[in-house]
Amino acid sequence: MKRTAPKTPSITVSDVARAANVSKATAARVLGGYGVVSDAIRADVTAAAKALDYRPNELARSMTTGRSGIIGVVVGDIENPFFSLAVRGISDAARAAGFNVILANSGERIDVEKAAVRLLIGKRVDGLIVTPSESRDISHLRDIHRSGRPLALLDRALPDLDVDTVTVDDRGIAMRATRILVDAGHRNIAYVTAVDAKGHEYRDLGQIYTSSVRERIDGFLTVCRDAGIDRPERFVRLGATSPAETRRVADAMLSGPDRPTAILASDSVIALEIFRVIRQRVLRVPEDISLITFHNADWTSVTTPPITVVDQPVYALGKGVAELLIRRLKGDPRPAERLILPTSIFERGSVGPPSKAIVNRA
Amino acid sequence: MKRTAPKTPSITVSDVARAANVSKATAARVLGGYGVVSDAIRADVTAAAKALDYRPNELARSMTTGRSGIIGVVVGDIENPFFSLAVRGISDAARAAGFNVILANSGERIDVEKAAVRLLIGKRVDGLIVTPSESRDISHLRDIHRSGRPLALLDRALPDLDVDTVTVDDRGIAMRATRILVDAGHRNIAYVTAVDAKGHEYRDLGQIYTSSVRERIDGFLTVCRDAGIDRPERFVRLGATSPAETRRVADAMLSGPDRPTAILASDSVIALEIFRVIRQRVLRVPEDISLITFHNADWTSVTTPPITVVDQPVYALGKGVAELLIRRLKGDPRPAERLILPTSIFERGSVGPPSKAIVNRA
DNA sequence: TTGTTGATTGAGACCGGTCTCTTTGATAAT
DNA sequence: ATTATCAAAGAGACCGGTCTCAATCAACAA
Repeated sequence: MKRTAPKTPSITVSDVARAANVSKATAARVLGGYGVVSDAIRADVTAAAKALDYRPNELARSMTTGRSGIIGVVVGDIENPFFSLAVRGISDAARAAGFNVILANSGERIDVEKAAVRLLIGKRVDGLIVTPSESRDISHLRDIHRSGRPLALLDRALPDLDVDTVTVDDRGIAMRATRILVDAGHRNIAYVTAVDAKGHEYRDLGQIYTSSVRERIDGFLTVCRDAGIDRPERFVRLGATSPAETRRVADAMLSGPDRPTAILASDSVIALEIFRVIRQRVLRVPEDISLITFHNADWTSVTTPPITVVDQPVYALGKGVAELLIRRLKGDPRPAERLILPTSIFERGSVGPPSKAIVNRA
Repeated sequence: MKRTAPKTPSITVSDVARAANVSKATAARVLGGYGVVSDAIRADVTAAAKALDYRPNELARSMTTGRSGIIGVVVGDIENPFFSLAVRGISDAARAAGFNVILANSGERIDVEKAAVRLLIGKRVDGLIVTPSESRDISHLRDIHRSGRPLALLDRALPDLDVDTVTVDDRGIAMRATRILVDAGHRNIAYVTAVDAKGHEYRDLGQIYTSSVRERIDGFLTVCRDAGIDRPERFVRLGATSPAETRRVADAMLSGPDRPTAILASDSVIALEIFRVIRQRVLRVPEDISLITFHNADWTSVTTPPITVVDQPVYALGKGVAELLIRRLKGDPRPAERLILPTSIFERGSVGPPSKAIVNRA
């Protein structure tokens, strides 16, 4: 890289000190708000600072103090309203405690997540909040923890990592959602998730490295089996990683044999796309197909019919994890806490009995 | 503040240098990737760094270099999908150029915006992207500019501030949207915005300090007047600052006299809430009331009927402004550019002729 | 053989704060 | 009057990098 920086000369403590006819140390004391200074000198320095339009260099400050006042956050996808709401919760809690937030996107890719963590550590954030995209490779998270910087986990727990964690009871709530469908009479219920695995085909839980999703699938399968559904695994659909992919998955699912009469979507972004495909195929909800999705997104309440959703306390999830982290930042010595927030289901109009014979109207 | 920092001792260049039996300068050269070093020494240092698990202190680095590799972004409300999509555009462009993004929310409040700008400058970001919440008080933006740090404006132009700016033709597109309503026969058309003013009553354009909204209202009023609508100002509704407030505004509007037969919403968050109120009052869209909103949000395409929207190129807006800023960061000396991105309208099903007599069915 | 050149490496200043340790001077105690 | 005490201000090291400049040394030319 060339010499591009014009090196803007900014006003420093020394400049102010000189202007106020005091030592650098004294000026620093009033400017930094520490130590003791007489009122007269304080006034002088303050005046000089104002006249020169002094702006403290946070970088220099946090280099010597060792703390930056910044919390690093790594989430899967900020565009997903689930995460933006959670981030909002984090930001609010952080601001209330005088911290700032620096945000990084992992795109649910482990290598990007690692890079982001490395970067944030490099920036010397005081602590990190991560939504781990994989439970397999968590060396970078161990590193954080080991470096003495507090780490807190959001939405996804890691059994092997004993740090503050805030999640919901994904298994339990998935069971409840599935039971609603089963009770309505469904036997062909599909579970659609963005998580992918080798071969894009679901075989067993061991393939699924995103803890929340694994829990959900586990709950889903348990209830299905209890209901006597044969090999419910065949209804688990992976790889709905983008709108286009979701569309592909949904299309395959809806036109293939053994077609589901009900769908449980793992997040609202997926559900939206599935809903579009359903509409496009001129299928009716819930007469032709029932739908439940995780996350009470905006749109789910204004469709016709409105969608039955799993209403995770997303904002509280973010707020809670931030509060846990901040508590740790302030030196709380208590052992790591694993908070599991209560979750409910909003039954709206998208679930009905299975249609006897579904005609493909597309 | 107490002595809380345990002052985690991290591995520094000196530590690595000592381990590799070279000088600090040499170790720094290989670790920092600058200057010339012989292959043998490079290998030694690299090995030592790996053994010690050296992590560069980004803070110290950017303190001496003067640049942090960070772009500061201040937006009105990250939860608004308009902004999260724009931020996504910014992030993508930033990452592509090797920059990182630090995000701050202003909540559309000028004092918070000022604090955020001050903070980001303190953190020595290389440049800033701001969505100015007011055109009245822009002293803090002038300061940025004056401090030599590049500034770029997103979505809202400031006539008095000659910096890189990316917007859409708000006035023109508002005219087109309004004309669609006028052409459908509407004469009572309401414009609803989150922007507020003293008295919460619209009187004239001089009250509106958010440039994009002012432009839109201007366009709206122009078309209304051209269509011979008497005092269209009375249909401009301010203060839809939150879902609750929007609800209040919508309720007042829909139950009062001179009730609108069509509504133009200034953003999708407002439109969603208005749509809910409409539903709640068992009014039909578009038979009883027509609706157009700015921003092609997710939900607008899945309602029944789908909503006619102004489709701003939001992602491109963010990407564009980031690219402009980065160009400046790299030393481009060209004069400030004001990009106005083309915008279209997606006509869907929420506009129809005005109903003759609207009955309040609620 | 000796001076020149060029490639490497080392020494140390510097960035802009914080913070420890000294010095200074005034007041209080002896 | 002398000394202990204490608050206020000054000096300078330090954080962990970057970067300038000087020193070293081998190869090469004269």
